[in-house]
This record gives sequence, C-alpha cells and structure tokens, in this order.
Amino acid sequence: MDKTIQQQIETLLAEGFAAAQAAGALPPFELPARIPVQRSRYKAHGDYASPICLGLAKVLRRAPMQIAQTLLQHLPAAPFIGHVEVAPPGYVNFTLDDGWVAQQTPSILQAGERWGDIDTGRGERVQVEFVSANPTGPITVGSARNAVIGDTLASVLQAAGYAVEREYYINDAGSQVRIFGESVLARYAEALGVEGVPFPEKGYRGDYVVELGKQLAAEAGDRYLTMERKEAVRAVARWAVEQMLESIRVDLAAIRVTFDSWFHERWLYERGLFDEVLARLREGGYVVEHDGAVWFRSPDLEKDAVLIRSPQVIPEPSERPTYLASDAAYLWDKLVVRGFRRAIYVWGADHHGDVPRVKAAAKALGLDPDRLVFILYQLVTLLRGGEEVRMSKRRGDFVTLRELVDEVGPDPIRFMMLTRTVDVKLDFDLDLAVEQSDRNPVYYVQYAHTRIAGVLRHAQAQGWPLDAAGDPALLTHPSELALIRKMLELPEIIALVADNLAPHHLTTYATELAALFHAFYRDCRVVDSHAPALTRARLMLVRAAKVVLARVLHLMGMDAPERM
RNA sequence: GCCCCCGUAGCUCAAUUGGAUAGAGCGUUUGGUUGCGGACCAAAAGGCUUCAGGUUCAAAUCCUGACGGGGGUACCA
Repeated sequence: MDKTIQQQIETLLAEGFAAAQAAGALPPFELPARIPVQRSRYKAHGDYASPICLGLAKVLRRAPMQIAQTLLQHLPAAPFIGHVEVAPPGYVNFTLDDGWVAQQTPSILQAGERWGDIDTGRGERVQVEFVSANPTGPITVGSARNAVIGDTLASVLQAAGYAVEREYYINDAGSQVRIFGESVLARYAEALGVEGVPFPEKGYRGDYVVELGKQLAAEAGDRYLTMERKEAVRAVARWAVEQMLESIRVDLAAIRVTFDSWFHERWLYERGLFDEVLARLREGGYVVEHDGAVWFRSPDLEKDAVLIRSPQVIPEPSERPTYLASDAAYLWDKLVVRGFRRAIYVWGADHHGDVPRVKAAAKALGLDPDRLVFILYQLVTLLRGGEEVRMSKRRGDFVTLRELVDEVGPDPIRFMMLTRTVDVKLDFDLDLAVEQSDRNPVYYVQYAHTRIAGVLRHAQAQGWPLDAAGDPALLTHPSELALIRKMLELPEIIALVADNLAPHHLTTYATELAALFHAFYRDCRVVDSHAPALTRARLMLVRAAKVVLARVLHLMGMDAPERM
C-alpha cells in the first residue's frame, strides 16, 4: 500500500486548492505542511473530515463555509470517494464509495499478513532498546511492561517501513554487578559449608542467589575460594551474569519477546569507546576537572555539572565511572558507530531525570539530540484480590515475569500491558487476567478470530470451497460495509502508532474490529445453501476479517487461535 | 524545595495529538438464538472532563495558578 486513505484525501484537498487558485477562485496562499484529515466520529459526517477551511479563514479573510464551497467545486474526482459535502461551520466531509469499499475485500485478503503495511519509514534505520534490566536478578513484572511496549513498538515500526533493530543493553560494568558477584560468592561459600565469606551489606537476598551459589558449588567445587578474593568476585560475577542473562532470555521468550542484539556495557570500555567519547567531550570544552573528579558540563544544564568519574572510585578499566559516562559512549555507538538514524529508549518513568543529561551529552558530542527518543512509561502495580502486591527485592516479595507467565499465560500479559497510554500507571489485576469471562477484555478479540475459524470449519464441512473467489459487489449490508471500513483503517492505525510511538491504540482498534465482526455475525448469516453466490462473497469477507484480526493480534505479540 | 506523569460516567480507561454531539469495557436495568461456537449481540441509565483564570474561529487537549494522587532528585541502574 502506497498511501493511506487519509493521505490520499490530503492529496485530493491539496489538488483542489491548487486548482481553485489556478482558476482564480481563491487568492494565492501557502497550504500548511500537513492538511488535517481525520476519521469522522459520526456517520452523518461521512468517513473522513477535514477542518482545513476553518484554519484558512483568517489567512484568506473569508468565511470558512465559503472557502469550503469554493474548494468543493475544484476538488478532483476520485474513485474511492462516493460523496463529498460541506458542513457548517466549514468542514469538508468525505464519504467512501460503498462499492469501492466492498471491492477492497479481495485486496485485503490477498495482502494477507502484510495487510496494513505502509512505508512512512522509507527504510530508515531505527533501534529500539528496551527491557535492559540489570542482569542481577530475574525479570520482574515491571520490566514486562517495558518488554511489551518495546517489542510491540518495534513490530509496528517494521510494519510502517522502518528497518528496526531490537536491542537489550546489559549493565554489566557497574558496582551492582560487583555486589551481585559478592552475593553469589557468599552463597556459594555457604553451599560449600565454608565460613568467613561475608555477605555484602547491600547484597542480593533473593532465593535465586542461594540457588546460584549451590549451582556454582556443584559445578566448580571450591575453586573460587582458593583464588584471590577480588579476582574471584569478578569471575563469579561474570559467571552469574551469564546465568541470569540466560534466564532472562528464556523468560522474555515466554512472552514472545526476542532481541536482535545484546549489547554489553563493558564493551564500551573494552573497545575504547568511552575514552574516545571522553576525549571528544574534552575537545569540545565540556569536561571540567576538579579535586581529581571529572565532570561533564553542558550549556544546557543550568544546574551543576554531572559527574563522570569520581576520585573515590577505583578507576578499574572494567568498572564504569558513572552512568553518564556509559550513556554518552553508548549513544555514540548507536548513532555514530552503528549509524542508526534514531535510537528509541524505553525507560521506566523513574528514570525521567536522566533524559536531559543524555540529550545534553548527545548535543555536546555534536549530535542532534532529537535522534534520541525516550519513551517513559509509568510503573506497574500488581493487584491480587483487589489488594496491591507490594514488590521489593526481598525474597518472596516480588513477582517475577516467570511466575506471571505460569499463572496467566503470555496473551493476557501482552494485551493488558498495552491497554493504556504509557503515561498512566498500570494496575495489573492478576485475578482478572486469569478469569475467562466477560470481564476479561483479552479474550474478546481472540474469540472473534476463533469464531471465524469456526465458521470456516462449518463451511468446509458443508462442502464449500474456502478459497473460491466471491463477488464483492454482493457485500452491501451495512454491517458488512462497516466491518470492511474498519479493516481499511489498519494502515492508518499503524501510522498513528508509529508516528506517536503509542502502541496502546492497537488494543482499541482490535477491540473495535472484533466488535464489528460480532455485529456482522449477528446480522449476516455466512453459510446459506439457498444463496450460494452470497455465501461465497461472505466467506471471502470472513477470511479477510480473519487475516486482519490475526495481523493485529500478531502485531501485539499475541496468538490468533483457531480454537479456544 | 525542584523536576516528571496523572486527575474524564459508580469503577478501569479511550478520545486519531487543537476540531462538529466527549466514547468503550466492567458494574446496574431490560431484551435477544425452534440458526455458522451465547467467551456473543441489542437497548436504557450514567458527564459543569478536579477547580479558577487565560490563549482562539474552536480547549478534555495548549499556557498560568491552586487542589489531589504517583514517581524521581544525580559516583544505584
């Protein structure tokens, strides 16, 4: 699909204005870069409406209605438009041609899983970096929201014609990893029955650390107790991080989240990127040294400078100085070394304070800060029995993604995590998620898909060929046309989600689409031996609806079941 | 103190990013299949979009200030 209907109407309007000006009916003026065209909320307003004339009234010094009427006279005809009219106070309303709408059914069917694809991205390379949870523990429910948002966004961007790469950034160079290593080492010594290995004060107390200790004891014997402690901590940390990463990989795969690349923070130091970036910052005059500490100072930062390296921290090459240092080197790697046009970060809202600093670092490095895009999602609250489940890192007190998947399955997690804008706190109701009832929105959409599968099974059992072409001209019932119109909207939804990085629109669309299918199902009997031609047409429609439902479900990372 | 997000129907949330009559689900009330899966459909009721100003042809949406809830505040990530 080259252009969405919305875009085609934009073009029509632009041509109409050009024609009106050429004919002298309107004075010369400059059109806005984007002509607003929206889907009408009411049937009486047609399918699409443009308020463009309202905005032009002041520029043209004419009444909006008059502009609209003049425009109408010069608007070129288009096969997909059935009717255009002007409505007070100056809207231009477009109604799609019913015949044309019906004719789109075979096209949708033919596009199949590619239906909805657009090309606003034009192959632009975009990286979506998400989850990136510390490899010092299992993935929690909070990170699950991150995972679902990031993965869905990546899928939609791909559908919108971007060349997308999914990345997980592994924070494996900081002090947390060292403390993790110390924690595991202590549990390992315990497992071996050796005393005198202290558990760090702010160590990781989860059961999984005890398990790691046992596992290490079984695998390595007392090897790590015989070497120098510092070295042992480092080696154990490295091993434990690998174990956690593997478990993280498995847990995320369980909700159908996978990555194209896993980027280690320590690479930034091992490969000399940090030094390179620090040198660049220094050259630009953005680095200040004071009392042995290294600071980053940007003209954009009104407050104090940001610490890059402190004199107290032993500057071990494998240990990161401060997070800004890593972030600066990392963004350089994204935008310059690997050359992504845009780098999207999916971050919990609790990190919002870092956004200006990272952007400032980009600017100081001579890069356009707008190439870094931050999606800040509000945090997740887990409800069980109407009560908030308090989550802390203490043992037994936080819910892992693994537990959640075991309890509710991947589909409710994917759907629920997408239902809201990223800007609002999400209450994840565990009881509702498992409940298979009217109250659970998750199954509504999947049920529509299943119902279609059921109809097709029935048809096949009656001896109808499923792949026979039907005559779309027979699809004239209002419920049929409403359903097709909704299917035609998918490319615009993909554009909407991709442009605004707002994946929640998918859930709304999917629900609306399912609702229109259910209404159609009520109004129109599909398989009817007394009306073979109509049956063939409706089987075609139903198959097309199945394709679109499946596409939306797959974009959300959900299953499109044949049976439930 | 400062920074960020939120405040919309009884509840949980939408509203195509400044457009016409603010929409869904749940809950409540009422109705629907001698039919392809009733995990469905239809109808009713429910609103001063927290409050007060402002910007403009037009504000739930933008600006200012209150009030209320959540998060952050830099050598944790």
